[in-house]
Amino acid sequence: MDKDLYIYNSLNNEKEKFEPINPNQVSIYVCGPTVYSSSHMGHARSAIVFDSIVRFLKFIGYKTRYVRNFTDIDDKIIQRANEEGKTSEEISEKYKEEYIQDMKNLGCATPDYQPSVSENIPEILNLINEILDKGYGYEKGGDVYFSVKKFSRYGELSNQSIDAIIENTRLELNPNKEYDLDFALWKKAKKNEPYWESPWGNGRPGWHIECSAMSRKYLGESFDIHGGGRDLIFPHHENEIAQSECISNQKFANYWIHNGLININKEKMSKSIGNIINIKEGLKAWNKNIIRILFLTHHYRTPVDLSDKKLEEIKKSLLNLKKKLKTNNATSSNFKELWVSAMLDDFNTAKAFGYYFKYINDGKLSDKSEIELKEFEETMGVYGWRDEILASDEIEIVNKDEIEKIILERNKARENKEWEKADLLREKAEKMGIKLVDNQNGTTWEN
RNA sequence: GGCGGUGUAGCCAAGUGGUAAGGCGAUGGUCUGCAAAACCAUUAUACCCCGGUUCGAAUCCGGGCACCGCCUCCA
Repeated sequence: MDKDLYIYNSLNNEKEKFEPINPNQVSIYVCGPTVYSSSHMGHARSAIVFDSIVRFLKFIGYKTRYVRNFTDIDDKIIQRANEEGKTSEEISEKYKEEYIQDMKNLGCATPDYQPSVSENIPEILNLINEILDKGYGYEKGGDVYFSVKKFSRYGELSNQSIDAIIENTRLELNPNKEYDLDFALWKKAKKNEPYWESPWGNGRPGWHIECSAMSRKYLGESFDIHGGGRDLIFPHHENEIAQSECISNQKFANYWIHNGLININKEKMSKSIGNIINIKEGLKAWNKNIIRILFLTHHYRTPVDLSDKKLEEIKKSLLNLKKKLKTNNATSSNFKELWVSAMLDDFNTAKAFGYYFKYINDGKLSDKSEIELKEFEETMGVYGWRDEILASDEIEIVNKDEIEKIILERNKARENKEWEKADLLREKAEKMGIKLVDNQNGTTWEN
């Protein structure tokens, strides 16, 4: 690596030079889904963003240790299980598998570790015990809470004072809490809820503690990059920091990367609006590379508006590129240098893709510029788009004989300058989903 | 109200001090019976508004305006 990587760090809202704890290795933890329903395009974006980041880190020579968790114990899972008359485990397993399949279908590389909360209960209990030992938490009525006031840096990530938070937060009324901002490390099991045994009675982990426990297990008490959607900044990531740093007295994560969220037709994607698009639905309508490229042609921190119009535009631009790649003869350029420098500047995939389009359009890249194309496409995870881009909507096989007949008939009409008849025949073919194209070598067709 | 973000051509979107990447669309031309495709060319004297700093600002500072997100579960 002869150049430096800069990353916008949400901790201080500044772009910083990236210096990993170990010179040649990067440890990265990304918050994965709570598996209580099918994953949606927001999950897709996050996964694609961090997939390209990890790919690039590898590309510039780092070894990476990439962890993405499953939150498979949670109130919403329990609720869903009750609604469907199933066990929580059945629900979480189902959606975990779905998620793994969705990620594969999106072309995202599998993280090195994908731990689940349910598989890390001992680690979580240990951590809660340590927090209690150090005096940062308390048990009350079978629940265990984190004492926010004891952690002086609380609010560092979201850049708010405790007073400001308390003033502005819609607080859950809970008589067990000593202070309204305190949050649960362990929740006592209610009747018919799944539970694990603990020193404080039967219960389950609170939301937040799992990420502290699992990141510590797989990456240590201090690691390089922590990622997730920007909606997780408060309270989730704030609470993770408190839980972890009160024990370790070290910086939990050195760099925080938060990806922007998704809008659907300029409206926030949300349950209440009812405009959630699942990954499966998205992939049914659009080739994975079109989806990836839509996300990667936006900077990872800005919101992305998802619409058929946008995806259609990306598709068209790719089809144009594809044609140009075939006819160009270029073999070398400074393309690599440019896109690498774009990526070194806070993973600017949008800029990198700008060069990609420009260079192909200018005839400086072709199918023959294999190394440069391959390196770029593999880093973006879009390798193979040239072959796949049309696969998503190929029309059923048409009757070739019929078409040949139409072409012959039409060409005869054209020879006789019977233009009206010729146009009618072209329209007829169009109705069959076939486009007739006259070129120097005669008439060809495509669907 | 607190915190954060955004405002760049018809639409989308890069650009964090040196004179506006890229995509889609549009327009003109070549080609064509006409189209389509392809190819060539054109497409923001200008970056929400007003001030300021600077030789120089979309970029920095101050003040507005507008929109959005988080603050409740969320990627």
